[in-house]
Amino acid sequence: MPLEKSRASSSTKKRVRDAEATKLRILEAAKKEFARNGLEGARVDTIALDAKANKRMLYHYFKSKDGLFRTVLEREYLNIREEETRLDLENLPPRTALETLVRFTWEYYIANPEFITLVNSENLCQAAHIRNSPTLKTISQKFVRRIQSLLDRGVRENVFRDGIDATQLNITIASINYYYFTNRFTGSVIFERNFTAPEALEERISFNIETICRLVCKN
Amino acid sequence: MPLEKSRASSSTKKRVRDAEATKLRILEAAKKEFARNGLEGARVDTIALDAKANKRMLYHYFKSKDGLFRTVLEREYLNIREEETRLDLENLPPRTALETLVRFTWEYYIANPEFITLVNSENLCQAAHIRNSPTLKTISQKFVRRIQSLLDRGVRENVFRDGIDATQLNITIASINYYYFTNRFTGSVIFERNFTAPEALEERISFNIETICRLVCKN
DNA sequence: CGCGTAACGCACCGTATAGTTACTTACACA
DNA sequence: TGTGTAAGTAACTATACGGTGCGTTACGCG
Repeated sequence: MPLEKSRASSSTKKRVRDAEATKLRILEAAKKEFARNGLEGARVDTIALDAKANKRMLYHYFKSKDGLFRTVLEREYLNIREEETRLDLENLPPRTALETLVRFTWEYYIANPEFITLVNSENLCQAAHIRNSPTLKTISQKFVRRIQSLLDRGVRENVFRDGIDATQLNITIASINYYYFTNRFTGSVIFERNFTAPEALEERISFNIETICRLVCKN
Repeated sequence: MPLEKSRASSSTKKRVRDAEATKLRILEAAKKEFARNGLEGARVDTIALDAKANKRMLYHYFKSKDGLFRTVLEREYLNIREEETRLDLENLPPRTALETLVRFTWEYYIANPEFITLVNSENLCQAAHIRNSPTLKTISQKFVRRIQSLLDRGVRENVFRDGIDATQLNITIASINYYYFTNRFTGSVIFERNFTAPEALEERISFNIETICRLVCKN
């Protein structure tokens, strides 16, 4: 694993062999393919081709199609939580912090459309891949506690209503943002509007922020 | 199509041939299989077997796997809208009507878990099956107008805030209910609670009703 | 410099899958 | 009661799929 670190980024001569880079190319290609076609719809041949890797390598590094999916999904969860962690919620006024959180979630889904589809696939198979991932549980706990302390601070400062459950709030914030994107295709047909038009996006994020503020804030 | 109406339900002698009944068995089996495994994951052989029909019949009636999926999905959309129509929103006080609507959506998803998964599949393929279904557009328009007039009435009676968009409200109501169910598996892992336990369900529907009332109602 | 190991590639396998061909059988209507 | 037509069946096909056996090549280390 720690091999060839020295040449990896310093040499000008093109690397013919680079395990780490190959793994990453496979993971990126897999993310795209799984997100586009779902777990069952994704084709390992397509992933290998798109990654400019051999299918044999895919099985060498990730054991199976499901192993590959698990790795992709775990990385995506780690990524969103990591970016969330970087939000400076603690040093903002409670209401601003809340709005920041809602807007972050929204913008994350826009910037990472694959995330939603991957999570949908995982739920279709009843979370079989992440069920036993203690890592995920740990980082999620941390996140809920963080929101709880934001809620507490807001109550102390007399701007938030008392008694709001942090988990329920988290779920609600995710809901109103996630649903809009995951169902944008049927939504566009049913409501006869382009869900991804800039004005539509603007209108929706405003509505979502209002929904959450009215739920949490006093008056 | 109108053949054998007379014998279909009156004769005591068991029917060996019954096109309508076979179609229905296929549709029911398909709903189950598509909901459980997604569009790509579903197997036509499994559907035929479960429907106690021959695979050839499936292709005879529905042309293709996609044709079958389209039919299943359209029926599901018609069904939820039809049940919604039966809600007596017009004769209830605005706030009660709103709560009734939220609770209906929630309970519909509980009673019809397939609906959510089917819609997810349709969005994975970018609404390819329903894109050109005028029927769906028509019934959805009708529904939005109904909610708009509920909002208008609430404003007139001075219990609802002014200026709320009926479509945004519809999306939000669907969101907070839909998301909870579609992501119940990853949710149960991440938040370490059983999303489908009776107490959890009770807590969530209360929270959802509060979310919507705070969004729409004055004070 | 040579050698062992890890990266990589080709060609293949068994199976499962959507869809079809060619046929038989029940029954509504004349 | 005879018959045309639609309901129903079984066996089949071509292919695409996830996965593997086995050989080759690069390269870090001693």
